[in-house]
Amino acid sequence: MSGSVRSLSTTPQPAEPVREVVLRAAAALLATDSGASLAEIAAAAGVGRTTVHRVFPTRGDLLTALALEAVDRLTGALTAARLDDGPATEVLARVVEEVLPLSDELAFLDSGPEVWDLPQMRDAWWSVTASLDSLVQRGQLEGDIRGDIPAEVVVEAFTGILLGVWNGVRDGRVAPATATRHVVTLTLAGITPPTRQV
Amino acid sequence: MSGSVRSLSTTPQPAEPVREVVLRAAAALLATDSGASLAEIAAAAGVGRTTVHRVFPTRGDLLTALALEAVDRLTGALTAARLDDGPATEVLARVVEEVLPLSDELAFLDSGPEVWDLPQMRDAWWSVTASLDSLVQRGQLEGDIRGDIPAEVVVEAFTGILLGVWNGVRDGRVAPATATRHVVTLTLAGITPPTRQV
DNA sequence: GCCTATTGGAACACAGATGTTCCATGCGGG
DNA sequence: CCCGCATGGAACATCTGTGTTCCAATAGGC
Repeated sequence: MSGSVRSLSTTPQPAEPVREVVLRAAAALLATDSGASLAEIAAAAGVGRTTVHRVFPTRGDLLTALALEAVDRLTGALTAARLDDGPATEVLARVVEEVLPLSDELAFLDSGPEVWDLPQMRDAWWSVTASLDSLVQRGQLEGDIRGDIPAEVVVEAFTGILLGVWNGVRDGRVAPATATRHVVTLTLAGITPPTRQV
Repeated sequence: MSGSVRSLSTTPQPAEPVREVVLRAAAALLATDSGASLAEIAAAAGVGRTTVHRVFPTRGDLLTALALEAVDRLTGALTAARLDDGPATEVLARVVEEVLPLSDELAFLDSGPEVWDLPQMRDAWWSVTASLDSLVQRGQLEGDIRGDIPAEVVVEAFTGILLGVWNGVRDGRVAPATATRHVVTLTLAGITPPTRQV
């Protein structure tokens, strides 16, 4: 499928289709089975195993690309949620809306241990965590979030609810349509200062 | 190390030490790397790979034993929490206290996909989920737990908080001593009916 | 002190996944 | 219509993990 404009176009390339197809298939498969073989991934992507090797020479290359993409989307979601814009509780609600749709990619992050050997991954993840931490801390200073629980704990609980409810969606125990609303409700109810409870 | 009393004792055996050592090492290793090899597990357990094969003929046998043990402990924890005894919110607090110490085993359950092929595992896990579901439902009927969120969602959020905070403990971001209290606080605050908030 | 049995190590066959090379095919543009 | 090129399949070497067998060492019971 095409590929001859390359020499004429100086743009960063309109994204090669094959690469994307493989990445999507790999994300879906690895989310449920972190040990999926390249043959399975290739089959799921509808391409030959040889082609996969052409795009990603080694398995590690694919995993790296996938991990970086996942972290990149996550970072993008946080940016889209405008962390510094408005009360922290409202921001958290936006974060849920932005992050929940990414759950396929994030599930992969959870299942792959070798991925975290990359220094860039450690850094990127630390950055994400730090962003959320300081968001919560801001909320605590401004009185929107209860201050009697460490910000890190609040963040962990928040992400835990996110992952937990998404698990429920995936297993069919939770309706997808209402997932976002419930996560927001439960989170906000849990972290609102006791004196402020409605 | 010993093993000759067998013919004299008719008791179900005082637990063979080797089996336990291997199980513990496997649980610890597989919790962080679900693809750990038998050689690594044997080394971590301080025994030879041959010995591991003597106790668990195949890798699957080890995984099965580990999974069944994990589910068994989990079931035991729920029993110890006395699900039918007292208000649902108080029960949930007890559940946290009983379950949090088991996190090493539960983490393994999360990381191994092949484990869930066993019908006994599906059944056991369904039983656990159902127990928690009906506990929450009881709490909703009795007015201790908000009824505007499906019980399954509440359960998922609850387990999510549990796993999330435990992740924080494992990574050193959360102090172990306070983890239980924070999980209980956050959970209860999140699920208390809005009209009843203190 | 001897005997027994359990252990750990070495060596082996086997299976599956990975990475590589080569070639036929088919689709595109010129 | 022909050419170029990306693709997919086949075949191959290799590596790692698994499961098995055999044997030497050793610790415990008698």
